[in-house]
Amino acid sequence: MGTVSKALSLLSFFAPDRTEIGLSDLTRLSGMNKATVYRLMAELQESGFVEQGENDRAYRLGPQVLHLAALREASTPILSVSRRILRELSEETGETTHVSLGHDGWVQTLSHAYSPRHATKVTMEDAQTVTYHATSSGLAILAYSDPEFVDRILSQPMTAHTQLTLTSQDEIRAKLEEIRNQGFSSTEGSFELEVHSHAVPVFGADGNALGALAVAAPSSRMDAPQQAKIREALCRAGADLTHRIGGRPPASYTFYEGH
Amino acid sequence: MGTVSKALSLLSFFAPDRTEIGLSDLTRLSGMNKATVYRLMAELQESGFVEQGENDRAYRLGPQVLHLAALREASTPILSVSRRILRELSEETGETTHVSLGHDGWVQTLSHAYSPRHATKVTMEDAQTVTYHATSSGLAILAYSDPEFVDRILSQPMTAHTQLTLTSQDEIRAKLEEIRNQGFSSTEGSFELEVHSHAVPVFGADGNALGALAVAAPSSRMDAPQQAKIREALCRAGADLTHRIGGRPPASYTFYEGH
DNA sequence: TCGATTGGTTCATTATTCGAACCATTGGTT
DNA sequence: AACCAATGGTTCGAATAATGAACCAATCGA
Repeated sequence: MGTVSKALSLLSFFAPDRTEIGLSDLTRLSGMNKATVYRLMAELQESGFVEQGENDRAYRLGPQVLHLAALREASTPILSVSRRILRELSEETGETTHVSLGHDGWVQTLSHAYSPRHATKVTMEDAQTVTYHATSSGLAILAYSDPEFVDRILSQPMTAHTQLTLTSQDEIRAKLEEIRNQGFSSTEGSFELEVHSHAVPVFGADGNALGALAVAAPSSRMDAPQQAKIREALCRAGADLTHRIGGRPPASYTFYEGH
Repeated sequence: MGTVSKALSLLSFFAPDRTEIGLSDLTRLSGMNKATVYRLMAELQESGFVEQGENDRAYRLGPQVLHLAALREASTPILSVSRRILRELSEETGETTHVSLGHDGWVQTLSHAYSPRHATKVTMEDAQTVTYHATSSGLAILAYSDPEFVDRILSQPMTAHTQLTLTSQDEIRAKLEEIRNQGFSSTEGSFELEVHSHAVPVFGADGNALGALAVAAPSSRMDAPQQAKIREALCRAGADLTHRIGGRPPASYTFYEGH
């Protein structure tokens, strides 16, 4: 494994519930020698990717990650554009809405909005990482990704989050075909029991899905009229989001409305 | 120079007006051998920091930078918290407001808000990089930073952006002392002629300034009552922002109001 | 058709990284 | 107060990874 990859892999140990990590903890988590970890972190620190407190010498993510994120937003402003779209979609449907980003091997919840309409709602946190196969968003992304990428994702072991999670390749591929036919994904109890989610892909400039826009609700509220409403609202919002971040759907995707 | 630092330095060539860079351009910009650039970018790509289009093989920043930024926000939510504070401060003062982040060697405009009150306004873009010595925000950060950090910043060559830019160490150190005495910085025409800016530091958990909150306006509108209003509003907003991102000012900083 | 430029590749040589062993400090326990 | 475990940090001979000159195929403009 290259030196750069080793260094960057150290950054992947940071998590929403682990925003500070000491040298010895990183050594344990990574399995690398402590001197190696120290040197790699020193270079990351010099480059602004991590920083240390003065007294508490634990490592934290540094300002450079915000700078690069802002630069990424300059070209694909998914974070800033999705904020309002999530809020409006949440108000319109009365449910939790969120935008996810596809990574190599996992899906990231990027941003979300809650509706105050119901006290019971699906909650989530940004920067959370979830699997492709078990989530509505992940499946929506896969359905409109490169076949090689899909192969790579589906060749990894697929864990069952609930007893309703699809884990066999055949089942998942059939599900992807269903999504391609109807333009959105719908899962119930796949990632979490009693939660019904719908998602549509969000496309980049190259016509591949780079993320997904989703509505998640307790299954008990999801009657047929409400589902139809969510699907229609999602297709409109997905078109809007893709369009405004400078993306465009592939010719085969004809489900967006209003664009 | 370590291999990790070399790889990460390639990322610093991305800019708001250069969100895509080809292999040969990166080779020219960096001065490294093309094979080296290729391999380093391949590792950055494997780690999700950059990606390439399918047809257009130019490199762009990848999804991992958004993920890390979201993780950084989990511990120091300066981006999300500042959004509303910027908007309210902008409405209250009628001028452009912005939050900046201090990096090693430069200052980044992180987020901004415009007021619709006047047609003539100071404009800016996120992810823009500016200097410490020539900006109100930069000077506000320096005034509340480690002496060693200040020494390092002031030992670099200091360019004059306008004929009003302070460039001598003595002048700048005197300015920093003035800021420490009054709790905010005020510059006129230093970075751009006809622009008057005020800024207060934003502190991290360790009592050092990690950023600044600023109001920028055309000098022609800055009469004494308006300046007093801006200063008072900035101190209040700066206290609010520092407090809500989990920071705390050093004992010597007594200018925040409301906290 | 040709030349310039692009993105990408190879392998002998060179430079960097590695990690076992070590150190100083800190904090908890007895 | 003494001891031990754990922390962050350091060293240098050995091992490994990175380097870059030279090359290739494709593309595009003249």
